Amino acid sequence: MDAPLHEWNLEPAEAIALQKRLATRLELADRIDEVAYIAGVDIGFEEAGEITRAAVVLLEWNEIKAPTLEVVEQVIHREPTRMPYVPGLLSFREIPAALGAFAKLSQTPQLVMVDGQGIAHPRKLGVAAHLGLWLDLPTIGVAKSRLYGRFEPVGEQRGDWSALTARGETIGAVLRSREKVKPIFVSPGHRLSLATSLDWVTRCLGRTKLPEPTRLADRLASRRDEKRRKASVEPTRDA
DNA sequence: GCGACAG
DNA sequence: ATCTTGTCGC
Repeated sequence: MDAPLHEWNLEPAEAIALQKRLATRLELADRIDEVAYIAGVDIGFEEAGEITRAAVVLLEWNEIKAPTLEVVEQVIHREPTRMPYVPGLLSFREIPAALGAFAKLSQTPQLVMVDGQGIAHPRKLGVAAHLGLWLDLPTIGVAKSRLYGRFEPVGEQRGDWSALTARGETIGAVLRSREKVKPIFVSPGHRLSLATSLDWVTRCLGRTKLPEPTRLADRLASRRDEKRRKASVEPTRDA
């Protein structure tokens, strides 16, 4: 599951060339198995950015008796940070750690939701698309802000969305996942169409802005989570 | 040449 | 992303 170093420690120009090559291998038509497990992935940083912390949350999908999502596994993987953040090259900074976390998972999900862009990227290879190719699994990019593409204002109702376009084609959707809250950016990563991607994100939506897989992974990857779990076991003076 | 710019 | 407390609003 480990990736050869030469695949990640690249100079910007080389990374860009690789992205263009990999993008041609993306599948944007649905090729997905029956979904039993959905994974959420996100990356956080510790020690002033010296350590990269990848988090993966595995949820069980239940179509029957009211769509339910239950957390069945959570894994965290830490390793030294290898690249700085460069807009457009995010995957080279985050994927190595994400793969380390996936290696610790005891079950393989049929669908993966990633915090970041899918094909809504200058070279169609956002972190979700890149990870999808590496895992050979269907992936969806769920970003909190825009990286690439143009769009018209989104409706105010939950579920409303507008196309994210670039170079004359639709590369994603700006979705109002919750009323009165800034919309999220959904784009296919690998092995999925935009329609199916939107479908799954919508189905995984709770009462919050982010879909459950990404929301939980986001929480687990953040340092806020340390304080969170610590507070639950630390003695409280008013207890 | 001047901005924009996931996390 | 991360540094950080209280606070305004549904």
